[in-house]
Amino acid sequence: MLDMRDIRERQDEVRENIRNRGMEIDLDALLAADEDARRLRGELDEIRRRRNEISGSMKGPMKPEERAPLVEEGRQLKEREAEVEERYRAADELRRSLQSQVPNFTHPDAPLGRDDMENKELRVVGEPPRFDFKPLDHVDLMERLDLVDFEGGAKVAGQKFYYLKNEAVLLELALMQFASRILREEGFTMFITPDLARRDILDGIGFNPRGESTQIYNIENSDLCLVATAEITLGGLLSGEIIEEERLPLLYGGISHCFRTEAGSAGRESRGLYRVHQFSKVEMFAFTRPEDSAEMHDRMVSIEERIYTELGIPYRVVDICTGDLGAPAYRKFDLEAWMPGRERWGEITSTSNCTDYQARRLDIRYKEKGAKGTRLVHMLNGTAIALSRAMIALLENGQRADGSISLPKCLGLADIQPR
RNA sequence: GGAGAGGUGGCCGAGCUGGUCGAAGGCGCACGCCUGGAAAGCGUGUAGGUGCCAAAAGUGCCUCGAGGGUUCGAAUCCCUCCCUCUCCGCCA
Repeated sequence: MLDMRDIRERQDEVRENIRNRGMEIDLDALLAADEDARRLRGELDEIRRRRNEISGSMKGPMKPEERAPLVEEGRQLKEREAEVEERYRAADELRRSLQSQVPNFTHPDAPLGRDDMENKELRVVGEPPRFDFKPLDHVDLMERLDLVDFEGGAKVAGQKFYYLKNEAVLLELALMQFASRILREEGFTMFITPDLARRDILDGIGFNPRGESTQIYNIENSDLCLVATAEITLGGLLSGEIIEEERLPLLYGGISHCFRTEAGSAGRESRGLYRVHQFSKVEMFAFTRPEDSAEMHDRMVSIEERIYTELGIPYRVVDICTGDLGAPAYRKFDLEAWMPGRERWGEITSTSNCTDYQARRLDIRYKEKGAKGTRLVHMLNGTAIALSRAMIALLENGQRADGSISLPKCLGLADIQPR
């Protein structure tokens, strides 16, 4: 969420930003609600001030005839307060719901564009392999090698669920282990996080747990949701806290399952593991001082590049354009791996600098040594490894004519042999 | 799941027979004195949010887990919920 004062004072900028992101938000309604809320808040404060004044003046013993009118006035004020407060709350709630729709500001260097077609390729690393045979896609590979059971997944849990089998299980575990080891080397504190989280944490991170286009599974009869990423549980971990400046930056790595309803994306990229309802992921998260977040963002990209370089997967780095940025992201870089089965690049990581957008709602601040007050931290998240997508890239790039699949040495696994 | 105890400022911890409490004391932190320098010691200061004000000063409002209630007045009394701890039960 943006600061309401910024929205008021940088209106033109906010409007332009909303336009650049291809969003439609009724900013005038927000500003009107803000006016109302502020005016009513002033009234409310004045009523309360008088109430406090009255009760303060009645602390000592008093003659009954002096006391009675004060008690009476206090009583009346209480009623007026309740009435004004109700109106204030309504205005405040409206303001808040509109305010939370306003996207973060955007980094000036982020490319202008409507959708993912206009993302900007920054560099390509590694070479897509040349096969002297027709490469298979991961679905054919995995079924041939008995590494996956999509039909079983569909029977038990529905479309877009799957069972990993045999070497794929070891591969998933090895990849998690590998990514975790690298994150430890890079100074991250590692977590295996809850796979569920409270709705208000999801809200704070910027996920919309409700509504028709939600990506989020809700748990009935509770205020819990299945997490869509450990970004939610890692970012939420420090909600409401004030951090000592010298502890920053805080680097957290988290392993979780990720659950996504994928509402509205039926049919698109639907084959195999590319878009599924559940997958495992190792996630990076950072809390930094505002002046350090840009550098941290670059560092997180470089960690991702290290991971995919060591895995020997050809990839490119993409600078996400304004229209393709999520609302909380100030800037976002994706890594896209070469996927021979699709004969194109496919997103395998995504790392966002969300500046103070999430911190404001989650109320995560830090205290500067010797300075008065607190400041909001900057929060960044990035994929270390999303297991389903990484598996696609590994299997498709590693396939050989004899039907075997070569795996990178760093995983410590034997190549997968044909049945 | 059952019984009990508890959730207070950056941290620890008093207050909880309603008003003098945004809150003792300590730690930490900042500044100063002391010192050749440091430690110790001494002194002073130190919660957050938000509004008014150009800003500072000042001042209003809110916040003692969350929400509601009683009252002129609630950290303190009542109710609901959440969380933590101890014991018991159950279980991997």
